Amino acid sequence: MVIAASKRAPKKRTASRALRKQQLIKATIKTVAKKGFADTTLADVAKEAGLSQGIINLHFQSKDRLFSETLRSLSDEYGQAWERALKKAGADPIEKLRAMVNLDFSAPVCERNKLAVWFAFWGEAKSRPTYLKVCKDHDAQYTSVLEHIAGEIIREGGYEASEGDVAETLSAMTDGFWLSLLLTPRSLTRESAKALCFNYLANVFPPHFAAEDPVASLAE
Amino acid sequence: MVIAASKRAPKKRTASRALRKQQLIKATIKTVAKKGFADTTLADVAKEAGLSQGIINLHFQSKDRLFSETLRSLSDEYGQAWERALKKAGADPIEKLRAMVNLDFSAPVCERNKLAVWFAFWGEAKSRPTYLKVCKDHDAQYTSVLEHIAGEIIREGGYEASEGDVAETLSAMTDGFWLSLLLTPRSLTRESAKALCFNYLANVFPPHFAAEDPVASLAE
Amino acid sequence: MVIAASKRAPKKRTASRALRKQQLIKATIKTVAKKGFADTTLADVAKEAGLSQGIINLHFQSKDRLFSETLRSLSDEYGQAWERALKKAGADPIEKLRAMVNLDFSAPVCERNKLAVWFAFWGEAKSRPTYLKVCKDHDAQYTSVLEHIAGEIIREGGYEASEGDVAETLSAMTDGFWLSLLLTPRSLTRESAKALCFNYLANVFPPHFAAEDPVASLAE
Amino acid sequence: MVIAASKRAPKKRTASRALRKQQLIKATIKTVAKKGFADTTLADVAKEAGLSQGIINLHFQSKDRLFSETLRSLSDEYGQAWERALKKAGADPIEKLRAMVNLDFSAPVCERNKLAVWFAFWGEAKSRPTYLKVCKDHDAQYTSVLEHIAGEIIREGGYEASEGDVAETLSAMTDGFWLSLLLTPRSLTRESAKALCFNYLANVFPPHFAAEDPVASLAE
DNA sequence: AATGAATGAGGGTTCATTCAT
DNA sequence: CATGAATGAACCCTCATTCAT
Repeated sequence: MVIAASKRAPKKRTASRALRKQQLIKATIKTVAKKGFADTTLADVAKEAGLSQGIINLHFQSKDRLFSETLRSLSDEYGQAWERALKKAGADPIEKLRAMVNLDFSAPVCERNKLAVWFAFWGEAKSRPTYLKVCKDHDAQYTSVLEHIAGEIIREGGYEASEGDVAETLSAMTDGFWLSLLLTPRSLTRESAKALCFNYLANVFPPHFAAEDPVASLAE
Repeated sequence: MVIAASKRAPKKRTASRALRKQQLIKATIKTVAKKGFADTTLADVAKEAGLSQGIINLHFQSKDRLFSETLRSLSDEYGQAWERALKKAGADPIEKLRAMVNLDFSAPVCERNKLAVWFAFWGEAKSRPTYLKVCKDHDAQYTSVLEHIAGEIIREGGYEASEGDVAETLSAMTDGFWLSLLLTPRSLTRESAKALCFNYLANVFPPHFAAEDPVASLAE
Repeated sequence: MVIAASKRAPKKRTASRALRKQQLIKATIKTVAKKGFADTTLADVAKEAGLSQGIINLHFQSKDRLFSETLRSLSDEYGQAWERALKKAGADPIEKLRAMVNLDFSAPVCERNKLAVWFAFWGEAKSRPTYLKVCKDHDAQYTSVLEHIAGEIIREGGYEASEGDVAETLSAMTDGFWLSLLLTPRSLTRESAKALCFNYLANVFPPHFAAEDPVASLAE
Repeated sequence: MVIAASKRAPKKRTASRALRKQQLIKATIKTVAKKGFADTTLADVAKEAGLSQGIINLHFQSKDRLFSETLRSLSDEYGQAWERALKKAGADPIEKLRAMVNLDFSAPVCERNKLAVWFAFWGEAKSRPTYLKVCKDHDAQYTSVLEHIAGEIIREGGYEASEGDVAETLSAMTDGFWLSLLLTPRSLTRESAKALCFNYLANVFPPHFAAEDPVASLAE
């Protein structure tokens, strides 16, 4: 019994640096979503993480660095998600495109907290070169993947559309729907946003996307 | 006499008050665009306006009020612009829709400073009910106008599309292109964004929007 | 009566900038003397001055600047004092030298608070180029004045001593006595320190300084 | 047996403790000389010593204690040096005085780092009783030694000077020259400072110190 | 109406100290 | 004995807000 008492709460003071950072980034996302970018203090984040005041400067040196790394983490996470999705989709470009849209309106990606943070960063990007660069890089990569897939479909299907146009348009629609999901989540669901994307694609690539495969949709 | 004297020119006073506020709102937009939402101080704004420290609290009582009124001013200005555009477009719904798209990618609306401020507000909206309300109202009004016009086209042309879907989709595309214009202004021009919108509309309402009327484009 | 009440404490919120700065520098000297360099906080200084926290950054931008300007003020004040003393002493180099020594051990110069601050700055000078420069400049000026006077005496009296040596030695003695006055004020008085300086000078310039003129001493 | 094992080599442990402390004191001197008193952090010192963060509190309990022991170490080291010097000088008081001056301007004593630390402590002494005590004790001991030697010379040579005055004056000169060596090392060398001290002594004790013995100077 | 000096609460950051390992 | 992650108090500094002028 006494021994048991001495075993209480080891309170792991040592967590691998990477783990701590991840924990803090998660707390940052939650806090920024809740209080907004401008009103997020380091104390808020630390509290959210259940850790002490000084912890953030210990691991990130500065608030700005915490935010930068949070943005990059968000970008990385998303990039990895689409790589996984594409791998799973196989070789068929139609399936790949479908997978991308499905991913973009899947629950983890459309989580309102994350959308809020994306928009928070976009709102600050113009005046913060560091954020801007990450956003640009992320966007460029995303659009180029989309363009590549669209190109395959166009060549295989003998379409006349421009692959760049399709990628650009679909990408814009996605961002725009995200804004709606953020601001007026009640007037638009992930499912209907997704359906509107497929509608667009059905117009561009007529025989395909005519109707979303309900099975794929459920499997997301 | 004395009373009369003290009553003299109250209108002028009021008018000058309104002008001062407008001047400060303009300075706010410029400053937020330059420094971002989180880094904008009242001192920055006052300096940008060439006025003194305390001026903003004198006219707006608080920083929050300044921002709220700035957002509303942005929203009003845009609302008035589309009313003017619609009036000019006449009764033809096709022309009205064209006018809306033209407006959305006209130079004054796409001014990068203004886009930056819109996104700054969107980024903060989730956590600030005041901003959220204005954004929602604005969006609802915009979408309803679009929906109304789309409805007219659908009924007149006997299309099968849903007016709500068209409005929602076009609105999302516009917001998405604005994001591109903000973040990567070099990879997308207002003109090409507009063309992609018309492409979309040409697909939805086949005989129309096939090619943008270059004259209208120049007249913007 | 009521009127009188309304007249209470005008609490001059506006003091000329220069005056405020001087007031804060005075408070800095007092605080550094009391708490030491390392333990002096801006809050301490502001409190000592009876003003608010932010006042120092308002007038000096940073703590470092406050300290730099305090040092320079100390140096300037001393420089002006010796100019006054020299003017008063007239043309006779003997009288001038006597005046310098008298000044160096006069009450205002030897005020223990000021000595403490001088040594505080000297203690930090090696690692702070800004302080070092001021200290060096001050010292160079002082020594050059001393050297000039010694030169006059030597030439007029046909002495063999080197004017540089005398200046250097007297200057060192002064600094050394100041240290004693700071650390062990009970074991050495200003008067005895002064007497030892005159003893030294009496040895170097035999007929003069044999005995300090008590009148001059009292007149300080 | 078990007890014996736990008792093994207690001396070695103690010795290593003392060595660690010495190592840390050395690092403290170096760091204070480089960064100044106010800007020296325990992390700096630990880093300079090539050891870990917590090491100092382990050995010195607190920062203040580290500094106190550093000061005392400095004082002790110097005290031992002059005892060695006096022993070497033999019985002749002239030689002893010469040895003291030689020591005071010898390379190890005038090492600029050490001077910086002395002045750093003097700068803080007024507001830190602990430091003040050490400084006072040190000074009292030094002056009393000097006084004793001066007394011997005076009695043996039949001089009229006061032994206290000589000790006080020489001591002040030394401190003053140290300040010059610290602040303007280029305008004064150890050698010339020493020469000026001997000049002073030559005036006070005429037949002696007339010219510094170049051999003694080289032998320092 | 306008100014700008002054306030003081609150934020980011530092750092002496603790403690599990 | 030694490490270094973690703590949390305290600091410098910023800035929205007030107010005498």
